[in-house]
Amino acid sequence: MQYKEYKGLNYAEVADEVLEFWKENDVFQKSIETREGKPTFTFYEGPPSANGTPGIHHVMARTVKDIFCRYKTLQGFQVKRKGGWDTHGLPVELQVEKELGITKEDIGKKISVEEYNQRCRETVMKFKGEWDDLTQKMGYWVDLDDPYVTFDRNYMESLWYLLKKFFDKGLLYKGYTIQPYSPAAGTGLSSHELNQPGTYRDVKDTSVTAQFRKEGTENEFFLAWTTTPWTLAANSALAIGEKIDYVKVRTYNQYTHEEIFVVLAKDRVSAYFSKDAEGLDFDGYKKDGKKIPYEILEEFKGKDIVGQKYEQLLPYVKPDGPAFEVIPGDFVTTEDGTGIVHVSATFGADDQRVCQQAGMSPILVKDEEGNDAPIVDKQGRYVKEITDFAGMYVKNEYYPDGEAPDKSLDVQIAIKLKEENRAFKVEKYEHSYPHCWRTDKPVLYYPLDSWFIKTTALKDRLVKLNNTINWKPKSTGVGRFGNWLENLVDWNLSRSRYWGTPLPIWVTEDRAELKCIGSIAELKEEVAKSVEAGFMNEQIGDDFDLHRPYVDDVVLVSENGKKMFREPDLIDVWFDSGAMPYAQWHYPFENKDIFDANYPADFIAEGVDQTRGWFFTLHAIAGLLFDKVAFKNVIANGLVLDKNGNKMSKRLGNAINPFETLSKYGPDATRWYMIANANPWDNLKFNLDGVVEVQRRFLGTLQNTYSFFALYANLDSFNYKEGDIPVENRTESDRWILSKLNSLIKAVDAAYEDYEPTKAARLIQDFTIDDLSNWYVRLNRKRFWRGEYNDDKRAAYQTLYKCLETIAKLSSPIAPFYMDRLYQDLNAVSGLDNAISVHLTDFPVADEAVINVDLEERMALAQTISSLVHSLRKKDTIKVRQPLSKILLPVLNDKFKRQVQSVEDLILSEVNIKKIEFIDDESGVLVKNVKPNFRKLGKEYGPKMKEISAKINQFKPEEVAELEDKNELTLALKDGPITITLEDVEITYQDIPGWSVATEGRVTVALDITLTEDLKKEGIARDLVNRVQNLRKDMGLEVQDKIKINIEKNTDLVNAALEANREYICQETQALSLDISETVVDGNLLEMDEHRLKVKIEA
RNA sequence: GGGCUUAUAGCUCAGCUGGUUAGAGCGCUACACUGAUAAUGUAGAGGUCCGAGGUUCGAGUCCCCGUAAGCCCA
Repeated sequence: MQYKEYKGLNYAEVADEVLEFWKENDVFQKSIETREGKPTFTFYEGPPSANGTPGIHHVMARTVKDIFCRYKTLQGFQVKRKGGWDTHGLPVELQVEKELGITKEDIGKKISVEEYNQRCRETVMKFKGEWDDLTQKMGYWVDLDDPYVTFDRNYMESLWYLLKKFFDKGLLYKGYTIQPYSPAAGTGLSSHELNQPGTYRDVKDTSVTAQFRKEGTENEFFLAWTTTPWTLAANSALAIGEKIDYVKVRTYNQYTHEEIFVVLAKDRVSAYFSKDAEGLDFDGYKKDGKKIPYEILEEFKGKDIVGQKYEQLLPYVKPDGPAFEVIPGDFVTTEDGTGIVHVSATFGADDQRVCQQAGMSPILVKDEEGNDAPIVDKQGRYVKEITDFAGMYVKNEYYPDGEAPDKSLDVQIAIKLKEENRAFKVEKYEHSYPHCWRTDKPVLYYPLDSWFIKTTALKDRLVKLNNTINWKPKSTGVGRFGNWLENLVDWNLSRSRYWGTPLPIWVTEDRAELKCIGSIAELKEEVAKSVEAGFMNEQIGDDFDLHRPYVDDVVLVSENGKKMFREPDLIDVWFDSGAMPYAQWHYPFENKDIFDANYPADFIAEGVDQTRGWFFTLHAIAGLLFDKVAFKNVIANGLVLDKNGNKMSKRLGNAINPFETLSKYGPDATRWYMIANANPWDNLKFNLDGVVEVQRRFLGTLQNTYSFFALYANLDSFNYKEGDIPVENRTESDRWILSKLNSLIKAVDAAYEDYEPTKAARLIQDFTIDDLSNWYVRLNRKRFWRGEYNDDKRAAYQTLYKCLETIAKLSSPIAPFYMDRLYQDLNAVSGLDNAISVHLTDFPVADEAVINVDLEERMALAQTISSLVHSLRKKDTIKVRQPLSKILLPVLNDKFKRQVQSVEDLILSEVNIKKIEFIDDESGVLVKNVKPNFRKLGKEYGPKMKEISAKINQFKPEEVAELEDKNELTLALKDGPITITLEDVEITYQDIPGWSVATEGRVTVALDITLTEDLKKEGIARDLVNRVQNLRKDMGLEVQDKIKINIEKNTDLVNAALEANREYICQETQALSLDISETVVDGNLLEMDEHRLKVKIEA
């Protein structure tokens, strides 16, 4: 049997063929089945949404996922990968609305909820085919036959189970969140609606800079500015920026002319006070509001005043808890206002958040049902508790036509504050403000009911659990995610939509009784009771759909016999995906054993944009309900940008089509490029040139090396059936490359283990290109094609085979198709492994006994020395084919000499030199260079380094000699003498006078360029061999074909050269004879430097 | 506005705990090699290590403040 030989390999075709092979032989399934009973490695697939087409960034994300699943499989773990689809949510709804040409308004009117949801169900899998296609073509192994689907009834039942668990733990509650709200339309607005063009308009509002009196002072105030004075009655706190500088200013109120002390940001002083008035005589102030004197008394940071208390500005409604403190707010700026922000927990989203974090209470009243309510009702009017202004609309626009008062509420409040010495400044202010697209009237930020998961209750636990997760990169875990947890707010689950998982909570009309349903069985039980109570006509069916509108029709009966209706909300789709560890197995209703064995995940990977999405919801549900992490290792990968670093977008036309890329360059080069080029967590500037380079440089070199191996191994029928030649019996270079190979195995294994795929890929390609191809193969070429099939040849084949096979195995997680082909091509002949695919083998284990650091060191020396000689030859323009007699090598120490000697032959043949002459001190010709060892001396002498370094650099040869002799030398420094030893300096040989030398690091080489007659002759012989080889090739001869050479008589030198090297020439060119004739007819004229030879070759 | 990331040769990236000539590949230029040959080798040119401060005997590396780009959040 022969190794397969290729003429030009098309990597994309290889991938297609290998894919076919995988399918025919169920390789993926086998990779899981053959690990039955082995320890499991659990991977969770973050579900993509199939209502859009996949992009090149999905290839990136999925390559990362695939690599570690394959790697762990090779390591012997059983790695199940259940695929999944994210199917609910707004994007699906919007797409359907676009297709149907309707808006949310039309649902329930032009189209029933039932029909609408049916359309969503159909649309959501629209591009499933393309996704499946991509999955296969890129070689992403994931179980597509039995994926989890978030709209599936079983999946949703598990969600209900989890929600009920939250409910039972008291972690699911109804609260409010601040959302854009249109009182005129009586409805909340989505951010989508707010982003409509024309929504934001410039309006002039009455703005007030109010004075909040510091507790315990007579006339010291915090200044805070607002464009919505009506919210001042709901003030809960004042927010400052902790890093912002603030000042305390003495001045007068411009309306009451009373002396006051005010606090505001330093940067805002100039906006409130005119520079001319600074330092004016206070006593001379005329109380006319003009030229009000002021002086800055104190300056401090925002964080210094956090926690200070002040008096309520408009004390109509008392808070039910702590309030009226200075708190930190991350949104505070000094762009406008005073740098102190009035915060109302009921009328601002930021406000609510910082109040919650700082424990400040909202200003609330009780509505008719006794529930908490804000001080503005749903129509936009002040409630009766605001006695002075009860019933007034907070915006004049809300009044019916012609009924609006002259003085708006904002103005009236401003007047009141002025009178009470609480207004520092009142003015009209023009700014951009959102308006309702339906009513054209201003939007309010208003608290609306929502259901929450009380994530804050277990914040500390979530933080602790997070610290046990291995994040790649670490900064995303401690920074982006860690900070997010530190500033956690409760998770708002409510969505007012149609296509999603309904909240399984039923409530009586007086809201006195609540029921949370945790399973379909439970729902049936409750429905049975309801049927009995006469609220429902019949039991729900066995195939009851948990979606709207069906669940909305279910009316339950409370303990007290009252009707219960479902809360109309759907839950956040992020809950869907965060619940996948449980719901994908329909836990706890089925598959408890599978769930237990696969929880938590060992590994997940997704884009860094999922940090607060999927990563968080997984973590929150696991932490809150199960007190566990949901995943132990996580890679948060970056974005895929275009080659200029811009975001890819279909609109700009710079998006890369993944299918085109895969079919043109093949998945292996694409995947390898993505992984090798940048760490997954850095953004990738995707450049197709880079893919081409990978193809050529890495895959090409590897394939070349294989072809080289296959060519000769086939000629010698090498099939690795003869048993390994012991490593110690192999040549120095064999043992070297094997040592490197085993070091590589260790390093690559460690890189994968540490979730560093980029490191692994770079290690492999460096080894392949530099060590294996450019050094080992190049130096050992002749061993493969010259002479008979003996032990030395066999050793060479075995060595190269092992290298290729190991590269295939190590690389297979990253480049699964090509590496499988390479592996199969090798293994098909040798049968060393009992496996049909590389993905069914075991990950290589390094043989420590073969790793030889000293050997690796000395080969590095050989490479350095060869490189130096090459550069010298180049300098003197002496080509490598011309042999030279010797090089001189100054000996640094015994170890150096020993190491060079053991690789002497390699160097000599590589650079075509006859011998190496070692020279040492004794010769007296060497010029030494002394350099201080900064690292060592610096640790000891620190500040004296400059002086020491100067002294050492000025050493005379006698001083160096003394140091080398006695191993110590005293330096006289300003502060007294110090003693240094040989270890404190680095001595190198810099020059050999009279020779052409080259130096790299500590190695110096001199080249003897004298050409003797014998050397010249040998050079001619080598040139001839070279030309003859070319002729052979031109004639189309095979490597093993024999020839006869006939050369026309030439100059004495050439003739002598041929005679002297006859044997060598014949051996190299596979010539049976070499004749020198008086004349040669039909010969080729060969030009070799100044020589011209007429040569005829016959097969 | 906040958090996080990135910034080193024309391009893509290395540069470990600070140690004195800042590296590699691609590209470019020149030369060499020629039974791996649509390969390969050697050399050269090419760097205010984003900017400004600071710590230190010594900073690409540590600290602070900025700038630019990206992401998430507001």
